[in-house]
Amino acid sequence: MPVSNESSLRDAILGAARRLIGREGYRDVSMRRIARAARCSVSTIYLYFENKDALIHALIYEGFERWHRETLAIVERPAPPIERLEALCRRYVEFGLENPEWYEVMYLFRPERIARYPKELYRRTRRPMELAAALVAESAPDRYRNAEEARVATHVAWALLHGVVSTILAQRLDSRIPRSEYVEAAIAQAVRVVGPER
Amino acid sequence: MPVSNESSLRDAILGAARRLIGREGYRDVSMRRIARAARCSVSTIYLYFENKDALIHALIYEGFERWHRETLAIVERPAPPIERLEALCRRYVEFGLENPEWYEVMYLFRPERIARYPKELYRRTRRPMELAAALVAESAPDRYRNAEEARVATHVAWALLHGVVSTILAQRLDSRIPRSEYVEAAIAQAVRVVGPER
Amino acid sequence: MPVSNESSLRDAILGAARRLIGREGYRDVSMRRIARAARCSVSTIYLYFENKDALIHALIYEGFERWHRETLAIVERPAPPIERLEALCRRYVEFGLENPEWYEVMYLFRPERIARYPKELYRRTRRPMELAAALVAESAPDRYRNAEEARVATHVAWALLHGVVSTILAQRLDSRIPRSEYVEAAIAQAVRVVGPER
Amino acid sequence: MPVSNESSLRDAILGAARRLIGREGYRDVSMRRIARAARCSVSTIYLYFENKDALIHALIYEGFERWHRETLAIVERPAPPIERLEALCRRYVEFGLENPEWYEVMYLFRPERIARYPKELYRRTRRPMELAAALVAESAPDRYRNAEEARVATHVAWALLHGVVSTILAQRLDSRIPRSEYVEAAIAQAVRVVGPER
DNA sequence: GATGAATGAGCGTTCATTCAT
DNA sequence: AATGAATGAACGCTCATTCAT
Repeated sequence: MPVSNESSLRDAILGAARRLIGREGYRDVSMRRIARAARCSVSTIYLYFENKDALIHALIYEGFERWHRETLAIVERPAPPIERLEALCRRYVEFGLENPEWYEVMYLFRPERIARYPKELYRRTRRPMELAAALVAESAPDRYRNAEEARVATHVAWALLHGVVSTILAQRLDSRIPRSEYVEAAIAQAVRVVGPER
Repeated sequence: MPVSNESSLRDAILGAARRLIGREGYRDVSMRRIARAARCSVSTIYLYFENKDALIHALIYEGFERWHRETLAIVERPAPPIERLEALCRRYVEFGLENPEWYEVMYLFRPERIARYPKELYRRTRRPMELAAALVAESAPDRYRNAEEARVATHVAWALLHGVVSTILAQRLDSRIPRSEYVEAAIAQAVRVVGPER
Repeated sequence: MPVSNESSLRDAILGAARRLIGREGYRDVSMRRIARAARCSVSTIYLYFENKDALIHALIYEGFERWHRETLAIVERPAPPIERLEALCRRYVEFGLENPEWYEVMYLFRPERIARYPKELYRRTRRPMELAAALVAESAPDRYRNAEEARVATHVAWALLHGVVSTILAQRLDSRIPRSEYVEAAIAQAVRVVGPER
Repeated sequence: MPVSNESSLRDAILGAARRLIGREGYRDVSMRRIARAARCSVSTIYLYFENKDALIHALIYEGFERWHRETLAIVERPAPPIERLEALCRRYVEFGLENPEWYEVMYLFRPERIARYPKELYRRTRRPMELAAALVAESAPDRYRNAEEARVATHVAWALLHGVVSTILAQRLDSRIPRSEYVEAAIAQAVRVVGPER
């Protein structure tokens, strides 16, 4: 038996859940529909996940693992901080637009409406932002007196990018605005928000 | 029967629905619970609204009417454009944080997931943004060569404010960041995004 | 509309539940089967009973109401206590054998295995025994020094009759023993257990 | 592999099943839980028992074997019949109260509700009662003209003891009655029911 | 001898909606 | 204008059982 297939069904379930939930949201996707999409029976899902909450927790976990790796790859690049900053912003938007399903489970649905996050998972969701804040502090050493200030600025810039991604994903962007123009303008502004004083 | 009461029940239903849905989301609120909160029977709701979708459409409609009126009041103030711009940004965040229920139905839940927006409703949701874009164009006449450019900038600034409001409402703001500091920084940056070049 | 039909569906549900549960036990009877037997939909049952537990509580309540009335009728007869005592014993066995479904829900299934009895219901289940104990005390005034002694004797006699009824209902009576002979012997002994010293 | 271990797993399963079923009833105990308690996999149970019914049949079989041995030990004691009679009654109640799990599967749950008893099993369940009836006949030779009469009396006495044990196990004994007083009174009466005329 | 993976059937319950009154 | 009664469909979840290994 090939090693790569050892948990293929688990992966199929996760994939089906991610696609469906990403497309239609947590509450509108039932275990039955996930099972149908994953081509297994409902009860089989329960072999791999304790319940529906555990399934979505696994999805969130996976999503943040992925984004964490991408963040790390950019932050550790041998390049000037300001360049890495812009690359991170651009990659964030790309990541969201390329993986709407991940983005949905990671950032768009309301965590307090399903069972409380396990603590460890909660910690994981914070890591990419910590990396970003550190990069911000590094890229504009004269601007921030301490970590707190850099953190606030980072979160404001993130709000901008998050607003952009969620607007596009929700198909709420004014149809007269070219998406790429919108995105590029947003990235430029995000960098300006956190970058060194001009 | 007094005229003033003619649609009181309709209003009670709308109010109950807004409060419940704003608090717990569309799918977690049942017609039963809305009826109980509005102190009427479930079937009575169907006298006023064709179905659950029509009910939420009415809520969205109302929300945008309200926000449109607020926008208008600020835009038409006798004050320098740049001041009105900042006031509008600040009011937007306030509106969202003070009326999480409206904000939820207006901007946070995914319209494509319930029955298609009626066209007329769709138009209404666009009006406040048009007013804002006009104000932006007015406040920085040298910066934008045409309406399109102003519109893009306006939408980027709006993305920032929307990102801030939705992050706070979803209780995702890093607990180490003081909310007011975050909000003020965001407003300042939003103004910077659209305002005249410094 | 006839008054007698006002809650006909509720009665049909109770009847179906009693018949099925009496025959097959609480856990083996599902809401679906009750609905099918009552010729209504599953959700209709929930219009009349909050949940499955509430349904069985209603059954138990009804059963004890019935038996209470029968007990009262015998206890209040104008006849010597000893005669009423024997009549009560005989009627108890008859009641159990004629109404196996009532008997099952009243005495045979394990209350601690479903949701806790409501207090008021619990009280009701005790009333017939109290009447019996009073009759015992009256029928053998010389034998019992106080209510406690009469109560113990009453419960022992009741254990005998209950053992007889439950043995027959469970179809565990040795097939070589004629049922009537067994029942009559049991009644005679039950009276002896509580009656005046011979 | 050591002989003594050959069926240790089978025994572990039986033991787990007895404990769980005795405590919570047949329908509330799943194969999963039995397997977990027996520290084996669910499918392993099916190596030793054809299905859940066969498992409970084995339990019943074991229970009656045990009780049969206890009965035999008392019946064969070198003592006057009347003493052995009382000892048997007392031991019956003790056995039930000390082994509620055995008692549950042996006498309290309804055999007709699961697959039909295998004939051989059915025969086994009758043996202890035959021994008791013989002892009754021996202890009161003047009272019974034939085996039939002794059998009826024995069954009536057994009904009393069974009523007592099942009442206590079902936690239905009136809380104002001291258990030991109740039990002793019941034993005395049971002996009186079958014993020699005084 | 022992198990992990898988499943169809069924559970108690809630839902949005309809309709006669 | 308002409602109570009713329902089919779906929900998340557990069950006893099978089977390839």
